[in-house]
Amino acid sequence: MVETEAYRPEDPACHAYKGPTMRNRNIFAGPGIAYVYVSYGIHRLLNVVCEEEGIGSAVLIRALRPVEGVELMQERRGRPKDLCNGPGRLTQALGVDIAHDGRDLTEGPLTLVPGEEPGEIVATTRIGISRGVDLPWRYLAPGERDVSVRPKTIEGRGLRRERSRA
DNA sequence: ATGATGATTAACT
DNA sequence: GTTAATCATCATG
Repeated sequence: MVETEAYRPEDPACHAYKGPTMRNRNIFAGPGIAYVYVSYGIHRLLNVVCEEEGIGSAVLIRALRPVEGVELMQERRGRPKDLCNGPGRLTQALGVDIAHDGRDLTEGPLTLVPGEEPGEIVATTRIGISRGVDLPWRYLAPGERDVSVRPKTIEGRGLRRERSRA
């Protein structure tokens, strides 16, 4: 997992901000539960609920580094690259859809497990929202290739650009 | 490389 | 009727 965003109850960009509705009910469902919703009519976005039941707060999974099952991801995505570098892309690659909304992510076919020890993590403002724009609640691993949108500059050093072609 | 455009669902006003 | 936690595609420099 190389990029996430946090959404908190008092945060105007959070779907839970105005209280529970039919669409967002599972963001209140308690820690470890998935909140999945349709964005722009096309994409499904996967969140992990973090606070206790009744509190609407979650982490949006924005990008992953594919480790296993790359062939299947390519098949689902219909292209060889850009498999998990974006919140809509990764759900397509993983086969996540609305049926996963409200599911328990601590067990079953879609389970969160500990991965590598995290390296450097950088916080920036969040992407694609119109409110709560200044909150620095997007977290990414700046060295990772599979991040969706790379910040122009990184704290303390200039942009380090990786060569893409041979 | 960057910028514009439109797709398409569901919930909300 | 409007909006939306996005992305693929097409245009242009």
